[in-house]
Amino acid sequence: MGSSDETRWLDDDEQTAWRYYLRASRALEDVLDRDLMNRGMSLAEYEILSMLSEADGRRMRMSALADLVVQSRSRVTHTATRMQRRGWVVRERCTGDSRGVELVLTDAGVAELLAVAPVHAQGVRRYLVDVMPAQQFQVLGDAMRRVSEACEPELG
Amino acid sequence: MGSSDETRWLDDDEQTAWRYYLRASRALEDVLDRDLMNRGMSLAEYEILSMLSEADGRRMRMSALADLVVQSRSRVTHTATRMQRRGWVVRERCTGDSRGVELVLTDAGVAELLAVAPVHAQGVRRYLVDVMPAQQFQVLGDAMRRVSEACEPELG
DNA sequence: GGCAGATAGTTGAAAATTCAACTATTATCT
DNA sequence: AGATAATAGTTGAATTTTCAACTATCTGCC
Repeated sequence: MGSSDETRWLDDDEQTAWRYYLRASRALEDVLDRDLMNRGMSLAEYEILSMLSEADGRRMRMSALADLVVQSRSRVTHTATRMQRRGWVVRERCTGDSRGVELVLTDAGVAELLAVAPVHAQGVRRYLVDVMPAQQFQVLGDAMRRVSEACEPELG
Repeated sequence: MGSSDETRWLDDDEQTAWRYYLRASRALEDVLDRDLMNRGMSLAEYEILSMLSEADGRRMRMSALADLVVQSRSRVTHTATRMQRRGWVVRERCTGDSRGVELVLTDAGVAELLAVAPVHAQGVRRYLVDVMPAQQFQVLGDAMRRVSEACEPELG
């Protein structure tokens, strides 16, 4: 029987694919962030505003938001404070659970989001979607769904 | 002719896949980093040590290293300083080009890398490689190669 | 040779992120 | 009801990352 501390290493093909993944994911985040930063918004901020804009009443609880964008509570708190200073969001105490806080997207926040959205969409196309056949991108999406599901239990 | 400022938005399938990608890439980095952090090393540090360990003479120029791991020069400088304090690497002036600095992996650095490598390999398997059919992972690798190539020119 | 511009890397301050400790509120259990 | 534990969010300090400015060396050109 195999010893329990035996490590299953990656074979050459796997290693190559993994290296490409690591390199590309870093590079992609870099360029998307850079493009947004040129317009005065970070990718992390964009994601938060984007989620808020699609939520009911343009509002979401801090913790739900944190889970959705896979950021720590603390990080969302700090980022929200910065965005609030810029007038993109406001905080409101939750009705019903007064421990909670809802982050609400303001009209100014919507305007800001709309202003930078085309830049972002173009970047996602240019560096990701359009560099491969549509069908391959769907496979990638499916693969990443599996990954996020595998990671999920570890994050709670 | 179409107006030049017309944005090509993502369709629903593309949007879904993109959201999965974003979510999974964040989650994956989080769990891999967390697993390594439990052993006293960050993922960024691991990558640098790992690249050094495969390089000729276990040494590499700062800038080559920065390009390889897709991190800013400044970031690599700071990280290298921290790792040097821990005795994992040392700096040596380049022979031939005395502007340059080579980062050299020490024996202690190798030992540290070997100590955490199994944890890392297992994580990569558990959260990425083994959650999908081998063939799908190869497609993902190929897709990411395209992405990194698309981003490359933007990074220089 | 010597000057202009590019390249390599560092530095320290500013900004962002993490971490542990903290307050406040709600849920659970008896 | 009252005690205890769990959840939500914030806070400020420590750590990490970014950013702009800086030194030093090399390259190309006259």
